[in-house]
Amino acid sequence: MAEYDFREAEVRWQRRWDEDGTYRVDLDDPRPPYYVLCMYPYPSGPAHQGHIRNYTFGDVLVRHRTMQGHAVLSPFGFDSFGLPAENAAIKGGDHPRVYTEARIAELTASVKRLGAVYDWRRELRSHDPDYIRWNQVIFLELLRAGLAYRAEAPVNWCPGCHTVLANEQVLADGTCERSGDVVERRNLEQWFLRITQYAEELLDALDGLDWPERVKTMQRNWIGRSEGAQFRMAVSGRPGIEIEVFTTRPDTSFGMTYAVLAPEHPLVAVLVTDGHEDEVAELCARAKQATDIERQSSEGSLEKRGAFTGSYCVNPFNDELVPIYVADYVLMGYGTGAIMAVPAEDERDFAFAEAYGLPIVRTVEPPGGFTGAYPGDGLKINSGFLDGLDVTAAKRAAVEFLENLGIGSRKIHYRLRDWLISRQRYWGCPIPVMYCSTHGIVPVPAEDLPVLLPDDVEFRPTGESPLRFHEAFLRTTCAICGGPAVRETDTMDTFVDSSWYFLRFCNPRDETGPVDLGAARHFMPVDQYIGGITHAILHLLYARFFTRALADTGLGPKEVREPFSQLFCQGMIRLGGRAMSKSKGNVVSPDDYFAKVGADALRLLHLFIGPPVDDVDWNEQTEEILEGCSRYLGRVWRLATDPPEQPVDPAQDDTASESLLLRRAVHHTIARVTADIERYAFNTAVAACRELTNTISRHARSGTDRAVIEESIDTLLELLAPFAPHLTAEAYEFRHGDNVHTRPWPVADVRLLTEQNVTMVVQVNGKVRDRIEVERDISEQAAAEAALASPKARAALGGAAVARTIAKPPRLVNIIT
RNA sequence: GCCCGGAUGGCGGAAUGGCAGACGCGGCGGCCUCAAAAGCCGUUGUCCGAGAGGGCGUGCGGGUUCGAGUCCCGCUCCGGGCACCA
Repeated sequence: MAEYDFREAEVRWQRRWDEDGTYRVDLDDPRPPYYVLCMYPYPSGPAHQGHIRNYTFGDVLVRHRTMQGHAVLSPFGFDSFGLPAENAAIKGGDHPRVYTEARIAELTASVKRLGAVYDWRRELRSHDPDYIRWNQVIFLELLRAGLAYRAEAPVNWCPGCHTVLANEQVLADGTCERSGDVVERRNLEQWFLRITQYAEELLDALDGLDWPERVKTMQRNWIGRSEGAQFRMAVSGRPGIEIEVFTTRPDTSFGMTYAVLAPEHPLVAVLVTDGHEDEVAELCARAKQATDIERQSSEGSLEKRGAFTGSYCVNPFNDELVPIYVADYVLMGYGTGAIMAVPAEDERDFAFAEAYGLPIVRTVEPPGGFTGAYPGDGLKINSGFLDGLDVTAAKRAAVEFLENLGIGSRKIHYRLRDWLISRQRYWGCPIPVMYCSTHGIVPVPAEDLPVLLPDDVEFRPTGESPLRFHEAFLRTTCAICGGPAVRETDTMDTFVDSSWYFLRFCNPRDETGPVDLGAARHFMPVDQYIGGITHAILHLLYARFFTRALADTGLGPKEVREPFSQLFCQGMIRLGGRAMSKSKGNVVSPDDYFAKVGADALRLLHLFIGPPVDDVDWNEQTEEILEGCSRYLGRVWRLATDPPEQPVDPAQDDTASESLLLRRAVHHTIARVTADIERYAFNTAVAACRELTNTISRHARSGTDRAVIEESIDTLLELLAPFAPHLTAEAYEFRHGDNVHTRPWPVADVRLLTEQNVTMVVQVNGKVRDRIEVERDISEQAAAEAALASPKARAALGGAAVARTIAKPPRLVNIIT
């Protein structure tokens, strides 16, 4: 047989997989459905190694599950709205659509060269008019359901670019990634989605997900549930005016020595008294203009900035007056924007109290020698009716007290904020509303959808959205009164697009709604979702929210509330110690490797180089390992198509026992590879295949029964098929004229997994001294006797008396002196 | 600061509390060849030893156990996430 020509064979097999329908599935497929999905990519050009790694893992699962008899849904699409395309246009390049579609073509080509199989009939792109239409239908439904709303919010504004930036575009030093200008906070009218309505459910449901613990922890922190009490306090001498505070430590209320309002709190202006205006105004002004970065910097947490309003409120627990301060360490966006300050039990309050000379009253006695805030448990002191209770009991009693007074209650707050989806950008899905001077916000009627982006636009070097200057787009008529109206020029955050595409994939050409309920019921949830850890919070949280919002509005199946049953996050590729990414310009293009060693070798590299969850450092050794993978595939090819000459006259006795040994090795390998794929240990699965290859080669050179060798080679090709799909397909076809990818996945014969004789380790005082062959079902006593009979063990004992033996047959016996 | 991960040969990495280093990369030796490439075979933790063999070895210090890379306690270093959220 000729040498394997991967250049020719890979192209041929890829065309065949595209045409033969093996990886197309439909609703009437009798096989059980299984949904494998890799996070759909932003099309940035030809695939980089991170994509290759992601799609290789996904493809292994698709092919493996297909061989196991599932109807595997494996769709592919593009997250094709986004900033780089628009930035390219601003720099004088092509129109974002032209640019994006060129990048999609490039990425599609590399994905196909990898030999990853998809049901391409289902391809979708978020910039397609069809997807835009359903995106807009969803938005309007969320608006109708009260889950979308418009409100004023502080945003990141870049004065150089004349636009709002996404958080990701603001660098760590608070400057714009593109212009380098210092980003400002501005209050603008923005669209929000009410994700906070689902905070509790999003948090609670995490427990039942088969996701990496790390990701679940990050989501829990992000949602940030905190349980406490909320209550109102009267302001001294100001009847009718109260401040409301939230605390997680109502048990410490007797230690309240002051109260604090956030600078943005509406009562600040009301409560400030003569002589305090200037100081308070200055503080508020400074807080307002400070960037988030400045306000939250670690240095800022040490020097707390505040001012006294001149007013006092009444602590309802002991009727004492406490001064009301304004301080920038209290945030308007959390809780009530006002706190009771207990310096003795809160570090931040402690720092502020020290800086401003405020009293500190402990309500829990800290351990001896302890100075500073003590947030730990202990019995209450200085706390009136709470004295002597522990923290938990005191919390309960304090809430009860507030409830009896009718001024407060138990309350749960979440750190999670509503999702701001407005982007002052062109290349995104238009928000389908208009503004009428008489009717205000008017949704675009369903029959007028989609609202598409006009193509004839001018990209300004300032970065201002071209939609704001496009008269034909801007001017419209009110859907209610027919009077003049202007369209919303903001577009949606691209995370909106990616929050439901996995539902659309179930039937992407459905004309009746965004999600085909029947198809979604059939395929959802995604059984196996694969992507980078970078999306641990945003995308994965938004998708969970959307799935619920669609279920509740009837746009999605109501029983599908979680989108992804199992999540796998693969490690990053690093080059020179940094994440490999196109924006950092440190990429190693897979295209060169496709040409040099072929797709199968590159796939094998990613599978074999280490645990899939771990990061990979791309260096000289990586290339050498790739060479090794390429060599290995050559060995498999030769073994399968041109096996070595055997000795002419093998001894019959040997042949029988050698055959059994080989068959045992084959079935052990089947068991290992199957289990390893299921636990994402692709590196050890490949290692097991390589071990088997070595074993078969050894047998092939000796006199082992030819039929057993051939059978072993077939199984090896089947086990390798998900990893190296082209070469195994070619070899299998050569051998049998059959398609390895439609073969059933091999099943290990348990009778061959349990061996009659095993090697038992003999230890003396925990050190291995001998290895002896024993029967698998040897008794404890017989094992111990065999161990004591070992000459090597006896030598190690050197005549010392045996105190006892620990026998764990048939693996090990430990002799203790 | 808080919360997670991690640390094993020269390197990437294997090891349900039971043979540490599977499988590779690199190195070394050999076969093939006029020669080279490719390919094939062998060897490769470390120290002592001619050898047989033995000592030591999973970041550091303790502990549990007949037995610890694995479990527990206390550190060191590295990586990541969160970071005034009351």
